[in-house]
Amino acid sequence: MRIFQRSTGTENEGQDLLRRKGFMEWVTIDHIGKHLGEEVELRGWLYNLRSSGKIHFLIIRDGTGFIQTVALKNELGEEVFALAGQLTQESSLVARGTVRAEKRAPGGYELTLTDLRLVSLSQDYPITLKEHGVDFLMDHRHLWLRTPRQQAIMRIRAGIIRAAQEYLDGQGFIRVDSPILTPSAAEGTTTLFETDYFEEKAFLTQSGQLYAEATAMAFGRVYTFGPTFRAEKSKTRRHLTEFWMLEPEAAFYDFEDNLRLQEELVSFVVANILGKYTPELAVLERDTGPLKKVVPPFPRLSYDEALELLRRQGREIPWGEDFGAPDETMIAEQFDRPVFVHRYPTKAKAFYMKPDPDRPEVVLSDDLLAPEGYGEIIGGSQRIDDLQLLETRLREHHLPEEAYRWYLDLRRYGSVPHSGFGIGLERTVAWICGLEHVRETIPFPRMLYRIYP
RNA sequence: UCCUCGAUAGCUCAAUGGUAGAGCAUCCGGCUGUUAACCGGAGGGUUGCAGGUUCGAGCCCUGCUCGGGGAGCCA
Repeated sequence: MRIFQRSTGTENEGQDLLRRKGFMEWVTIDHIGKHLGEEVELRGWLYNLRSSGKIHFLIIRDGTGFIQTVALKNELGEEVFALAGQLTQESSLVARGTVRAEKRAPGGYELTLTDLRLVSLSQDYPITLKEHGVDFLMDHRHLWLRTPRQQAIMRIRAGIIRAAQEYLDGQGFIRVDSPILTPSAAEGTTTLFETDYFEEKAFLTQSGQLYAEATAMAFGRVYTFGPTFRAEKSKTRRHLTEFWMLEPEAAFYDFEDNLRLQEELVSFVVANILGKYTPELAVLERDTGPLKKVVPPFPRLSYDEALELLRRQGREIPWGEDFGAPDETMIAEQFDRPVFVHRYPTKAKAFYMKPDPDRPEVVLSDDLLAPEGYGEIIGGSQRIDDLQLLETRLREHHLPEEAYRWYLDLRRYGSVPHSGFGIGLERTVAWICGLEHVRETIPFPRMLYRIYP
């Protein structure tokens, strides 16, 4: 039998080649500190211009940061100095200048301009430095992304994705993605976006989980990461119709293993962001105090205990009913870190969740509720590994067995106990960044009645 | 789908049922250390749409359209 063997390649060969050939001869603002006293070239856009007549201050951004530059007539000459004074917001430009440390400049560094070239003049840029309303900003999302606040959020979003993958990869997980076009509903409960697939019906996935279960049986520990779609008419600060979900799935992980993986993943990500994104968190004016408390173990509350907690707060919920958003907020408020609510009533949950062997009326499921009112960021469970029980559940949920034939195969050919969960990226970003609304956590949000730009 | 709030200049907002204004942006002028710079001047309006009440409607009433955030559902 032949099995494959991995070999390690050389890193960054391509990048070194590019540098040797003389590419990247300009400098990016994030590395400006390495060039103190040198004359460098920047390529970017004008963020703002302030002038006192004989001296102009040009704030330039290049995507990696913002820096103040100074235009003086005796350095630039009459013509270029005049050009500097006529630049408009978001005009693209190439600037040369000498890097100085400067306490009076935002950012600590400043460039004394020695040359300036206009690439393209921007006219009547709509987003000013003053306040704007939500509707206006959403209609100009393609430009809104240029502002410091949105850049901070997108950087942290990228950091969260990277940290999460770094953690999972370190635990022996491999990214194996699930399809986005699917033939049937994963859970058959929520509304799906329907599309025409060569005269057949197809749906945009609402979860990659079922496929992740298949790949977990192939690779052991996997995660799928991609967009998911819900055609729900939800209009709240926590909902998007298109959002990204990271879904780890692991063979031989039981319920306890699953909870541990969740709290360690979340803690790793938060610590990573706190360590690497201090400037971005500062731009967002995020109070990092609550984030510093996010370390394992997270408090765990059974559904029954949560029900009792709510009852003491004056909320009477009959056993078997799921919690609403205000209930979750009430529960999360009692703790200073994310809290697990586990073992929900079987009837309220998805068909594939494994019943607790000691109490079949509840399933081995969990929700992770983020603190500070951010609500549910994770839903997970141990999955049913018994073929007969899974078949029964499909029937109880009126799901077509034919569509799930491949899924049942996973229990037919070497079934093992396995668990997994889905973590909603945008809600996680909103929580870590301390945002009011998930619409700012994704470059181009898709929401109820909003698909432009 | 339901509940609730809103729509006035390019933007953010004012305007007791009685001549629609301000700040920013734009254009012109001034200023060598500005920090959403500042100072002076100019242009800029079918008050979301349709009807109604009234001597008179941005304002009151009805319907519609669009949007905000909340419920349900979920990450």
